[in-house]
Parts: sequence; C-alpha cells; structure tokens
Amino acid sequence: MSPTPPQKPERSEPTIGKETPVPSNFIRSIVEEDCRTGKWDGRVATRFPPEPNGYLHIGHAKSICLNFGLAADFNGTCNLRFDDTNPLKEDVEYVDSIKEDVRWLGFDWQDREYYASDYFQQLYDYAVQLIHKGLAYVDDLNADEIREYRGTLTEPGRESPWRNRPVEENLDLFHRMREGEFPDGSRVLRAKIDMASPNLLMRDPTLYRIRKASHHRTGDAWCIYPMYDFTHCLSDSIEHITHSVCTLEFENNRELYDWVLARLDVYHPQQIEFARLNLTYTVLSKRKLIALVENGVVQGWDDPRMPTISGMRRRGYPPEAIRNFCDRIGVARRDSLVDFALLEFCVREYLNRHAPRVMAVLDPLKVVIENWPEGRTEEMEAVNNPEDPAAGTRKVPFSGTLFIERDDFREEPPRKFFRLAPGREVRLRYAYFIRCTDVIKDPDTGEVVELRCTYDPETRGGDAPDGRKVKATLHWVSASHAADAEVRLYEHLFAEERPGEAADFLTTVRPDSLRTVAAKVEPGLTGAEPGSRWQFERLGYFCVDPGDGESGRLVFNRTVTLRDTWAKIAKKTKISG
RNA sequence: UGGGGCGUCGUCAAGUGGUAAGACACAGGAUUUUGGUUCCUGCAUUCGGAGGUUCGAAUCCUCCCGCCCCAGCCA
Repeated sequence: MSPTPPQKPERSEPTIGKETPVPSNFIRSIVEEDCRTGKWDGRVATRFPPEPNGYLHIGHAKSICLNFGLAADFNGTCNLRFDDTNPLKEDVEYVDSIKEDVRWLGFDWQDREYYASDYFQQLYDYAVQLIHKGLAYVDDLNADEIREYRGTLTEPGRESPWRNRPVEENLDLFHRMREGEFPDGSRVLRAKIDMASPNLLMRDPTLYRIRKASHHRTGDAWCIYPMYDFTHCLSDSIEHITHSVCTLEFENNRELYDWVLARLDVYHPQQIEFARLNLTYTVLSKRKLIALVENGVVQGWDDPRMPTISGMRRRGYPPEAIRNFCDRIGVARRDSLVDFALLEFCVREYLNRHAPRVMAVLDPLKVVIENWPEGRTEEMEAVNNPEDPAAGTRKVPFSGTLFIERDDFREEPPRKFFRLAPGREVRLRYAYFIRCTDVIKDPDTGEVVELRCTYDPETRGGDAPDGRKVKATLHWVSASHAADAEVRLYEHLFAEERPGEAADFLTTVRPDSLRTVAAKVEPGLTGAEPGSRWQFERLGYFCVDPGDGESGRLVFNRTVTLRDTWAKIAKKTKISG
C-alpha cells in the first residue's frame, strides 16, 4: 500500500510587502515630515550597513525592517552597504551569509550593493584634504600613549607632541604610511579637534591606522585602513543617504560625523538613533554570539537555538513572522527588553494559518486494539489545515497496533486530566473511540509498555451515533505504517531572562536546551522537503532540518510548541507532567 | 562624579495642555474531533519622585532619583 504523498509543505515566498500596516514611530514621523516639507526634495534614501564580521541576528532584523521598510513605504531606496574597514575581523563568508539572510527576510537591494572598501581611494583623498586644511595630523604616539594622552571622563586630555607638525610633513608622512614605509602601530592619522572636549570622541580621534593585512575585497592594495567613524559618515555622504538610521550608542559619534562632514563641506545626511533590540532569554551582542560558537556551546551560527537569522530559519521561523515581530516591537529611544513570548506569538500566528497538520508521536506508547480485525488497515480522512479549507484532506492509515503519546495515558489520572486511563474512553483523531481495558507493564521496572484497548466500530471518523462524548482527542500513528524520524526539541539556550547581565553569561547556559527523541510520524511525511514546516497536532510546529536530512533520514527541529493549557494546569496544581 | 541619552501596566508601546490607545503576557468564561485556533471579559483614578504654572498637566517649569552610552590604532 503506498502512503499518501506528502502534502504541499508550507514554504515562504520572499515578499517585500507588509502583511499588516506598520505602526508608526518617531522615525517614520520625521521622514513623513521631511517628505512633506521637501527637505530632501522628497527623496528617501536609507541603508543597512553591517560589518561582515559575524552573522546577522534578530536585532539586525529590526534595523533591516526599519530601513528597507522606510524605503519601501516612502518610495525610496535602501542600500546594502558593508562597512568593511577592518580586514583582521572580516571575511567573505560573512558577506555571503548577510546577503542570504537579508534576501531570505524578504528584502531586495537590487543593484545597490556597496562596500565601504570601494570608497578607500575617495576616503584617502578626503583625509588628505583635512591635512591640507590643518585639520588632521600624523601622530607618532603608540596606542598606549594615545590612551594616556586622551584623559578621562572627568579630566581633559593633553595634546600630542606631534600635533602641530607642518602640513607638508603630515602630507609626506601620511603618503609614506600608505606606501608601507612604517610598521603596524607606529603611526596614525588623527583629526585635530579638541583634546579638552567633554565628548571623548572629539579628543583628536584616530582616522587611519596602519594594518599590513590583506583585505577580503581589496587584497593588498592598502596597508592603511580608515577607522569606522571616518568611513561611516562619509560613506553615507557619498551614497547621498537622507536618513542615516542607527542605534543609540552612536549618538555620541554624531558630533564627530557632523565635524567631518562640515569640514569637508560635503553632503550631510541626517542621523537618527533608535534603541537596539534586547530579547529575554538570549544574548545579541556579537562578542557573546561568537563566544557561543567558538566555545562549542552551540553547533554553529545557524544552530536553531541561536538568535541569528540563519538559526531562526533552520529552527523554522518564517520570515513573515520575523517581519511582523519587528513591526510589533516598535521603534523608540528607550532601552527595552522584549519578551521572547512575543516572537513566539508571531511565529505561531503565522504557522497556525499556513502549516499543514500532521500526526507524530514523540514518545511512543504501544496500543493494541484487541477487537480490531486481524490484519485490517483502514484509510482515515484527515483535514490538512482547519484554518485553510483550500489545504484539503489526506488519508492516514489506521490499524490494530498503534502508537500514542506516553503523556496521553495515566494509570492514575489526576484531577482535570482528560486523556486516556484504565477504563476510560477517548477519541483517536479522525479515527475511532477507544477504551483502555488493560495495562501491560515490564515485570522488572514496572514501566507501562503497552495498552490493550477496544474500539467502537460505530465511531469511525470520530463521532458516536449515540451522541456520547469523550473529553479528549489523541493523536496517533499506525505502528506498522509509521515512519521513523529524529526530532530535536529545543528550549531557550539560557536559563536566565537576562543572561547578558550575569558575571559570566556562559554559566547561565541550560544543559538541556536540546533534547533529541526518536519519533514515529505518519507515513505521508516520508520525503518531506527540507525546510518545510508542519504542525504536529497537539504538540507544536516542526521544520524539516535543511542540513541533516541527507541519506533519507527524516530530521525535524521543533520551531515552537503549541500553547499548552494542560501544562499550565498541571504546573499550577503541582501535578508533574 | 565630564558629556550625551532615557524614564507611561509584568513586557513592548501610543499619547506632544483637555481629563491614560493597542499588542504580548496573565486571569476568568464560551465554542471546539488539536487542553490548538476563534470569541467574549478582566487587567495603569495613574504616567520615576517632589514641588510649581494652569480652570485643567503624562504632556510646560524647577529640583531630586534611577537606568543606558562614551576613555579601541573595534564597529
């Protein structure tokens, strides 16, 4: 007998459009006002400027949705620009993953893929201009000395002895820095601003440093590299960005950007800062995420427990849900910690409407129907998605030997436990009512190893002609027809709501964030497409692992559980599940 | 204790002088062949605190308190 072919799995088509209108926020208001007054001639040009030194995470998604969303809604453009000014930390692996993730999230930068490294010559020329104007100088102080001279939060800094070198000497030295005449760390180019500024970033910030390292894009063409602050504001200027949206910690840098752009007398975008995203039970700092990967706490950047876009993709989070989440959390200037439950809500909301239902038993308990005709198999008709009539129905084989969920049986049922127990009758979804007549245990361990039941032939499909009711409906799988699958059950990676606040966040990692079980799934799932998303009825949403499904093995990652009212009752009444 | 920011429900978040939206979470209840979904209902007499201005303040003023960011040749 050939099993029903897999249903059409739920898959996301990348879309640029919004599912629901985006709630407004102070940045949209500014953009709206600027369009109204014609401040930028009605132009809206944003950009998403990642450094290719790590994978994108949900915090980046907030910025991506904001910047691309602004562009889409105001008929503008959003550039993808890599701020790749530090060859020591950056790599093409990261630029590739970033592009893939932005695309997967549903955004399109068309031909506007830029790299700060493409501006190196122009940036160099700008630096020379500053030197000409007496606004930048080559400093021979080393890193330690520069730090000493900088002063502290409460004390002004001191001027470097090299600060007042003649322009010609600075020009010559800077040129020779570029030519590779000096070793790494021996000299830097600094802006000549104000060593007594209360804003430390204005105390003669470094503009260029010597780094004889090859760059993933420019190779060995350069041995001096511009600093982020100098590069970033000028890159925005070069690209004629109108609204340079960034996170709050760059507010202090704005004074420096204003200084650079004003002294160079170039196009001057408007910077607007917003609060970065923080999520409960997770960390979002690049440093900490790298630590998780490098310490082997997780299996890689795309481990389903990671808050990275690639991790969430592998976990089964649909891009639509992530976008919706980003729209719901809002954009404001106050520090915030968003409840992870909101993300899960968005995931469930989307998956409820789109994921086909299927039956799978994660912790199988054998059930033998004693009055079932020997060798008989029936095809039960099951609804693919009650939320979507167009999803149709499928056939699921039923026989006299089944598996049900071990959690669905209790020898001594506690109060409010509606599921199977000795003598009790329940419904098997889309099949028959069954009644438990006997419990078979392992004589040594006392563990329940099998249930003997009888079925009522009158209840085919799940309704009793005599109108009698049952209080529970259980999912099941026919033992001889079921397919084997490995199912990975994920929990939060961290035990603490704010792991980042622990002295050592690695100590808050849960040892049980991943549990792997051998499950029995309905035969139609055989050959399910990698990345496809399903609802295992009564359990949760699961996604076929895109990577580990080779050699015909079926591997599912649990995306998120269904809301579980029983678990809440059980917990509340101190009944262990 | 220099400078820059921020403080509205458990968590996000509207509100910009006229008498506290919405969402998540949570708690009840209805419907249900997923203890799912859906649907009702409840959930800030109060906006970090104290004064003041005003007929009227979360919104204006003053002082105070708390939290975040900045001392990379990282971004």
